Amino acid sequence: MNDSTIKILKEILRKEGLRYTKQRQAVWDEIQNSKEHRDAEDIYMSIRNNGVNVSRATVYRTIDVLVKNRMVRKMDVGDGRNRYEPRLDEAHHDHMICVETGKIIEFYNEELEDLQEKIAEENGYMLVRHIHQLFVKPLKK
Amino acid sequence: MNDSTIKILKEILRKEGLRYTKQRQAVWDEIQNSKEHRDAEDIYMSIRNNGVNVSRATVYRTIDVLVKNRMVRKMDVGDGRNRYEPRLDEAHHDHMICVETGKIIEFYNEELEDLQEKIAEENGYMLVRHIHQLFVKPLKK
DNA sequence: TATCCGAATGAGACTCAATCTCAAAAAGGG
DNA sequence: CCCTTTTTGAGATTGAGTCTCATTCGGATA
Repeated sequence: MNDSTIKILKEILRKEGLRYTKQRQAVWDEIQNSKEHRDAEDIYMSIRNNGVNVSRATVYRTIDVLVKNRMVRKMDVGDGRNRYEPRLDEAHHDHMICVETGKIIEFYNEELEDLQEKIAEENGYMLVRHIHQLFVKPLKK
Repeated sequence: MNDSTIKILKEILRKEGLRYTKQRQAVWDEIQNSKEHRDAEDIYMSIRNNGVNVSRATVYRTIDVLVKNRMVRKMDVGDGRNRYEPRLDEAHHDHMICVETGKIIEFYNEELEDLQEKIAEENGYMLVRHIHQLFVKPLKK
């Protein structure tokens, strides 16, 4: 869709020794064009509805490449289906999930980030990545 | 196994309107007697190896009751199999998972706990529970 | 402690996200 | 355009977890 992100995708595929295909482009476009937290089936169906022929296998395979190269974030919301969101140029954030409405709210807190690194170091480790989800419900007024 | 935990289990079953059975006792014993983070298949096999006849369905059903009543904690380590650990008398803690060895280290940090509640509140929510896992690797010496 | 009825169990069928298979199609360097 | 290698896709497979339902069992009652 957007020239600069096409270049980024091609660059990553080249780095990985993979070929540039319309299916891979379509998967990246689909994830990149919606800022939502979508599951694989949803991404798969949208691509097909846009007239691009693709299989579930290819969607999953491509997502793996994108996740590995930090273009997409994979998140486990605990219902058995992983969700994906684009992370291009995006600052890191964690998620808050409302147990009543299912709404996903993004948040970022510097203090929290620092604290996690500190905790890992205190235990003799280096932080690689983290999963942090807050399950919440609306405050009663 | 241990008289006081048998009483606790009976109490919970009564509260839930459920009957006390040797299978339910066996599942609770199995989880409670090992402080490790085990998956359902592992728990199921151990019970059978101890000579108690039980089905997978019963193991899963019983774990659900125990989780609901906070006797067991269910944790998603991201590999598709949930892990379970006893939480009797135990203070809350989170987990650090070494990406090189797979080792699971427990940690607890008061500041972190407070911060999470604060973040939820700032967004108009109340914290119900959270998932927090740090994926780490050993610090180079 | 024998009876009885609703709850619990177990074997295996089923679900569903995700992965695998492999023949056919496409990429892309020469 | 050719040729080799990679990629794709349709459908089969996997595997954790759930569901079904006939049979068994718990436990309240008398």
